[in-house]
Amino acid sequence: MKVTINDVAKHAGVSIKTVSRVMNNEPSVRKDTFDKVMAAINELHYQPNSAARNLASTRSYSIGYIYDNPNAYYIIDMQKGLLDSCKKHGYELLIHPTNAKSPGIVEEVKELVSKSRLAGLILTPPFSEMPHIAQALEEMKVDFVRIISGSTPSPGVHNCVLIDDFTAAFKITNHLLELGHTEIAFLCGDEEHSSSGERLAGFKAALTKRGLQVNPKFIVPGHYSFESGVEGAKKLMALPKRPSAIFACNDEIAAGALFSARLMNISIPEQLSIAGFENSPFSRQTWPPLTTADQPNSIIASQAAELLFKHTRPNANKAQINAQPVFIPELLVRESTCPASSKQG
Amino acid sequence: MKVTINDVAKHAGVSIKTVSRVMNNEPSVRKDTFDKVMAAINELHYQPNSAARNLASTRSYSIGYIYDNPNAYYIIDMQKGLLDSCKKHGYELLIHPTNAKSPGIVEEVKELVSKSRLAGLILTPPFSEMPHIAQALEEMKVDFVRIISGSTPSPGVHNCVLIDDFTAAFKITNHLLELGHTEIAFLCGDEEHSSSGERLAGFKAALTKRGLQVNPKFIVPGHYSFESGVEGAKKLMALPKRPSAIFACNDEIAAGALFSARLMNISIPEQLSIAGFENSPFSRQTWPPLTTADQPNSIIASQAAELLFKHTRPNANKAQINAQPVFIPELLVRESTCPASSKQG
DNA sequence: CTAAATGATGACAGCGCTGGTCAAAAAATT
DNA sequence: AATTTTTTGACCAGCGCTGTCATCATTTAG
Repeated sequence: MKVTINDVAKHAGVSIKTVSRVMNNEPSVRKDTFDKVMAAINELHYQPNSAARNLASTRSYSIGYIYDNPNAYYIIDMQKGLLDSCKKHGYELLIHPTNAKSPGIVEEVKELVSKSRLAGLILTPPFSEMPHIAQALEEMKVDFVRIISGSTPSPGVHNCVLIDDFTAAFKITNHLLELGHTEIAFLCGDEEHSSSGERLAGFKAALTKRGLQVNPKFIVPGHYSFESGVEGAKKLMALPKRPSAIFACNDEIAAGALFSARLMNISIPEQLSIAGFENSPFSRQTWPPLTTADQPNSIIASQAAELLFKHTRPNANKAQINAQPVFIPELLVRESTCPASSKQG
Repeated sequence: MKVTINDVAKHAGVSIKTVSRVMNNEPSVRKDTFDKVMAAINELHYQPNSAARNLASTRSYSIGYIYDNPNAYYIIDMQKGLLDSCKKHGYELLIHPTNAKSPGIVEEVKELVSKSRLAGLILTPPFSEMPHIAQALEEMKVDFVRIISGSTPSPGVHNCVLIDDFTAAFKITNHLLELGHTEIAFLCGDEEHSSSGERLAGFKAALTKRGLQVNPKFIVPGHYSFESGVEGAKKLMALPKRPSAIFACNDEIAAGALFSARLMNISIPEQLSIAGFENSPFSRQTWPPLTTADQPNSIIASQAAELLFKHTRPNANKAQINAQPVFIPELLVRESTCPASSKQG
């Protein structure tokens, strides 16, 4: 049942130390010794005791995922992707949902890292965008990979996976423009999330490229919440000149806008087109289903973990580490958007 | 930064072993010694090193949560509750999302338990209702707590937390009856989930108690999915005699029914009342918001973990273990249900 | 009021592995 | 063949905690 490193050593006819060297990917192990040990490991189905490793070793074999995101589907997808990579590399995943705005958050993260002796961390917004968190982690010499909004890899920063919200938002806006809409409003997400800024920038860029003015009244600040969408749409529809389309910063806001429109007896999409962002499962389940942008969260997550493991693994090839994968969410056209008509506006 | 058992021992003026005894809830520790140690623990914010515990002890300090549930909000809530209890007791939580219908599922679970040396497992539907899983775990002598649907604690089975779906469904049905509805349909969830059966039974019981007949045509089999709700409502509305209210087995189904009604130009709740179950976040965000039943998943989860720890902990008071907490989801009235009118049906 | 029984506490070894040091053995180089 | 370089092993300490057993304190019985 329980095979120890000792058994493997005997079976392979080498010392415990050599097995340990193999397990830890240390250099200066001859090829045939390596193979011999590997054979013994496989034959005996040896699984290193992670408790012992963690205890004895300075480094650890678990990574943490810290998050504070109201979108459960996003989190579940992320966890899935992270677990896939962890399993592949023999790491453990520790999840740590918490409140990003809590005053002691830096301490909390530090404590998590030191107590659980994490080999590394995965951060998603809002944590990936909190400089004091990154700073604290750097001080602790813990590796971490951030998943952040951005389009161009920056040369200095290497531990990132980028989501190109700008381009995706550009595409969505273009979709609305192609449908003939010219009076398009934008419902912002939380200011402190850079995704909101990126999406807004993409929106503006698309308008500008068509030679259209950006109407400041059509840009409504808000939060990544249903309620914010309700409020935002209400404000927009109270304007003397209404927009014919709304681009909401995410699906929740879009759903809120939809809800709000319903309250005001505005029919969607005939009188008002609404587009969301994120492709949450419920974006298919609103009425009408939302036009949105899809991002493959599981894949993004597992890429982020792979990147992290390249750091944490001893004797890693540091040359590879500077890769900064970029993902561009894809346009997903559903029934909440339709061509602009003269009746609109 | 890292507080060890040694620090606590010194601080409390006792031996390491005594601190260990306190940590492990061992008997034969005098009250005042116990308090002294606890004070030191709290003062120093001591958190036991789980790797060391795992290594030194025959038993382990991590529990697993195996799940396969499409409802991300449910999972997140469960995780939250489990983590709370784990933190409190110094346990680690290993999450393991997987496919319950995979043919090798029993082997997969077994491997997880042995490889990760789990002290115990938490199971939610559908896993909590799979006899071969329970059997395999019993054979492995691993403790586990199941969260299942049921109203009355059964004397033999002790490792359960019960959700009284029957009573909750009874209440919801009563709500509809009190609104004057007599033609009420029921959209079932997956047959293999006992929650569906329990809810149906509660529904029937409420009707029967009012002296009403249960119309078999108004009981539509289905699944816990949006799509199923769409289909179910379509079938019901095609009947020569339509129901005036629908009780859907969960919010997703209810949302599907809502969607379907929208397609058929049936206005909710004026022409048709719809009630859901579960109080998913999106049940507030449909139009109109859904009347539903709320169950405190985080609390349920942490209770389940507490129950598990009572097993896994050495020197547990076996008398307490037979407790089978029962939770009754509460009725939450929103706008998707209204009094029956003569126009309905 | 002392002896025995019971209860509370501590000393110590060791869980399985890693990290370090150093020396011996093997291979590669001159 | 002698030297250098590389690979391997022997050994030890120790990660932070628990299990065992011996010891000390306290209660109960005689």
